[in-house]
Amino acid sequence: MSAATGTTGVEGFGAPLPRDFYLQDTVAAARALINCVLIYAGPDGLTAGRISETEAYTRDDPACHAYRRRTARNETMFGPPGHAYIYFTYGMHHCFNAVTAPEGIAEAVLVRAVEPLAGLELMRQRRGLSSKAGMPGRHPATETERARMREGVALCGGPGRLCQAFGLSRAQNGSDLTEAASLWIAPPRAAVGPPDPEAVVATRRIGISQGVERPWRFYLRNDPYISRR
DNA sequence: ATCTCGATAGTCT
DNA sequence: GACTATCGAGATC
Repeated sequence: MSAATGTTGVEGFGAPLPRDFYLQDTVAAARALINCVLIYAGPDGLTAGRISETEAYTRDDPACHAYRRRTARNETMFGPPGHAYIYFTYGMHHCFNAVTAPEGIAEAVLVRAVEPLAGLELMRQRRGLSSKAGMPGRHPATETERARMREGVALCGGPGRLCQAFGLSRAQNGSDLTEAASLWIAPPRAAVGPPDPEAVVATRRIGISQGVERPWRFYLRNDPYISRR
């Protein structure tokens, strides 16, 4: 067991979701990934977070990178399901996706935000944010909790932010998410459970100019850990 | 709270 | 040459 080292193994976050999870309908997968846990045990430490915001991209969707044709950039979307599609955009940001649909069919779920669960100090370093050491218990519990939420959003509230906080880049593009080797997605923790379908909000996707009418962005009502209201 | 804009480089027309 | 599944800063209300 290497639980104490924090570099390998399941670490109490659960075994990876099976390959079949990624073979369900991509829009359904985007909903089902809410509350699941993203874990990356990288060379300099482990970070983990509860997936709080997702978007679906399908083959017949003009906003999908693979809508036009297969290229070097979108190649992993055409590969087997359950792998990471990580791309570089805007000259400075990375975005993390989970590939869905059978091999040859290019669909994926973009993870837009997570609630930080582990490795927060590492996330602060990578994001260039200070830890604000002090913060004595003088504040009301509600105020402390609000500060925790604000920091969580600053660390991982947005696709570019979460990739920076987790240390993800094109180096991890194509990683198999169904192996607990280093980058994987586990089911929701027992104390949290899968998302209540009634509580899942569906809105327009962010930052696209085509296919804007498809309500394929998902998050939980009242969840503070999202990229935008 | 909401807006506008600049940074910065890979990808595609 | 244009566009981009973004972010952060600064202006403005």
